[in-house]
Amino acid sequence: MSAIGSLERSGSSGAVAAQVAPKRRVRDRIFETARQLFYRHGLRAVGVEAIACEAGTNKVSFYRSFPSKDELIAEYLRDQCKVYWQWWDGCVAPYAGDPRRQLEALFDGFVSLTCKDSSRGCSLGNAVIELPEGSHPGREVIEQHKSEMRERLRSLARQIGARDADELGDTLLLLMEGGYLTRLTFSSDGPIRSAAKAVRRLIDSHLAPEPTAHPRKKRA
Amino acid sequence: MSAIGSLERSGSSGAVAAQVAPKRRVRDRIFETARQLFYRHGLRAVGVEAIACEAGTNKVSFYRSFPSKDELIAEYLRDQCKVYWQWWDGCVAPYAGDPRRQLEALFDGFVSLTCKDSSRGCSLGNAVIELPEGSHPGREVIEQHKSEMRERLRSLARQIGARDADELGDTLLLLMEGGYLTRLTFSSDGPIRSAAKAVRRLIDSHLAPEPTAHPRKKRA
DNA sequence: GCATCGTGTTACTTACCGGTAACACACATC
DNA sequence: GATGTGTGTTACCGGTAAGTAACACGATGC
Repeated sequence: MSAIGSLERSGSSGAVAAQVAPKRRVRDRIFETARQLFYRHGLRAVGVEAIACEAGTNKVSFYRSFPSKDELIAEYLRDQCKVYWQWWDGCVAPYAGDPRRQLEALFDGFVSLTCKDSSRGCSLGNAVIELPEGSHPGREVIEQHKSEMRERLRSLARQIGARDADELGDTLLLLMEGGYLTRLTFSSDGPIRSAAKAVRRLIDSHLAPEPTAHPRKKRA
Repeated sequence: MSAIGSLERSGSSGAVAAQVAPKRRVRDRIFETARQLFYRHGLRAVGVEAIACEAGTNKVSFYRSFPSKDELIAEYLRDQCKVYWQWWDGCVAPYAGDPRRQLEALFDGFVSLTCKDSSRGCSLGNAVIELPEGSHPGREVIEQHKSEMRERLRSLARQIGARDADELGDTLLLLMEGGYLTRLTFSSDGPIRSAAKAVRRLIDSHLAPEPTAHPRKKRA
């Protein structure tokens, strides 16, 4: 591994990015490169030398910008959170006041985003598998993020007036996480395609008049 | 799956396992140790030296039993499949002929197993995140396994008489994978607790007389 | 008695990894 | 022109990884 698709890749010396914008700093190039490589190949599979090299610089400059690889990872994860909530808010904003539409829009967006060829699931979710149990500075970022996802989904379920809002919210979280994970195994025609319909079913079920009562139709 | 809860664990040197059975071979000890370490810490985080040492032997004996670490990983994954289907069949067997009860039992078993302290989710699902894209011999094991999970769930959904069996099966797969993945972030009171109820809801929804029609109750 | 098999031991190679030291150079600003 | 800042370069450290060579030893079986 670490072959790595080579993005623009310059020869060796810097003096490449100067084109138009205010001369992208090394730090920014490194971070941007790290984001791509981490997402595509995983945290442990990508070394700092590979990142620096791919960013058109070297390891020394890397360590002038970041105290350690672990800290870069933590910062990467924090950045991913930010991006994630921007996406979330963008899905939800057009339907303010209609939590059901918000949930549906969220999952529609989720499906179409996660089915894209470039998707490799959820960076935060993937990271938790690669990070050693306790210590790593990235762990708490992940845990905090997933807790917030859970809380937001539960909150939307509450706003909808679901009979058991926490259960509905948690079920939706399961659906979402399952979608992310299966994206790595199945190609774009994976089970995630069913997520959008499932959400609607689940909401209906939680809104229906009686509590999932007797329609137990004993299979013919 | 794979109990993993640290079995006997000996001091350091071999000469331990001889107790009663026909003198457990080095290969078996290595494999057993690898199973535990891989599951607990991940594939990349565990080196062959660590495995050999923990098994009370050394790297040389390791390479006399296994051609390479990658091959060991592939074999580990194959073994995990076997264990998994044994567990699955054990859940389902008591309710032969009643696919709905089978699905419910499966998910009840899934929840209680995955909530155990020793659980670190699905070894196959975790592995897919750690394995480089194409080449690794373990990849096809994982893909084949996940495809079979999907197929079995769809089949059960079909037997139930679900209106859209493929959709139901896929949704259940999402739920399951989501449960495995969230297990790594949340402790035992995570969203997976909702999986058992969600299954029943989804089945009801797929069995209900009309297609999720009008009960659209616009949140009062 | 001899060969083979399974295993242990020590030592090694090659490669990579995260991280650092020391030095050089170009440019921008005062 | 001096100074400082940002950057590149070369070389290195200590650690660990996967994988191998050569040798030793005890048990088993012919």
